[in-house]
Amino acid sequence: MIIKIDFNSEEALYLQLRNQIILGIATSQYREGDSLPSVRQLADTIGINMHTVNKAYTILKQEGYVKVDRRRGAVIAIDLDKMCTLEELKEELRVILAKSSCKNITRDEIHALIDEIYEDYGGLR
Amino acid sequence: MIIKIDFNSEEALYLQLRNQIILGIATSQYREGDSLPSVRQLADTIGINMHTVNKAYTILKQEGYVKVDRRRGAVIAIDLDKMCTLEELKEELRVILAKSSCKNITRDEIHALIDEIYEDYGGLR
DNA sequence: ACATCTGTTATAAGATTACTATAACAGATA
DNA sequence: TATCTGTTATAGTAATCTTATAACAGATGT
Repeated sequence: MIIKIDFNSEEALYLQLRNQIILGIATSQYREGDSLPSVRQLADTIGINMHTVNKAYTILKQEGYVKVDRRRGAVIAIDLDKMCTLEELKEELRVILAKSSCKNITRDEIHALIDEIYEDYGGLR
Repeated sequence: MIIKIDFNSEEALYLQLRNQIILGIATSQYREGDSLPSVRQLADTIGINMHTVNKAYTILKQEGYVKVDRRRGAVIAIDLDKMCTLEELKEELRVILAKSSCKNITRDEIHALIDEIYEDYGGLR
């Protein structure tokens, strides 16, 4: 899978990495049971430090997206219990909707935008 | 307006403050032309440093939510040109939807969640 | 004129975080 | 045995967050 890192972004590298991998899982580019590249290999590919990749993998584990197997490295394994709650998602959405409404974007336009994203990805998993 | 700051949150104080104020604008608790409390006053109320409030006001200005008037302090004034683009909003939504879909939350449930937020607020502005 | 209120700026210091670097360890694989 | 995994330790640099003290210029009300 292609991982795009923006070195000019204000977002921390390990968070960009985490988000890209979550997007990869959601779009079925990574499937349950697939292995992620090893920390050293991915670090080398992207051109960043091993520990930065390890940090991304570690929070992906904490957040319930992967399990780590000593043999196979980080393996995609969704653990619904560890994932963020609906209430946390709602809190994130609240801020986005507030920004949108200040920008005079209507509720209907938001719904349309959501559908657009789903269709961009040809349907998420 | 009541501003809730979570000192245990990992989110920076000035960002919590910014988000709260944007929520305040979206829910019409602040209206175009209203003044925000002065940096010193709000800092005192919340119990944080003046500069932290100033930082929040400064980015609210950069992002097009307030103008700063030497006489009246920070005044709510939406500048659509300065606000984040639709594409940036979409990017933020993408990650949230990816997380949701990993959590087996359906597209319909997301639409319902959006409506729920709109109704919580009795309709945003 | 005077005191008082605004935001703004400068400087500094402490704490935390982000990222890199080097190195070592234990377990699994071939 | 050599090589691959993640993990841990230690260390250093850089950046960010927060606080602190202080001063300045413009506007306000007395």
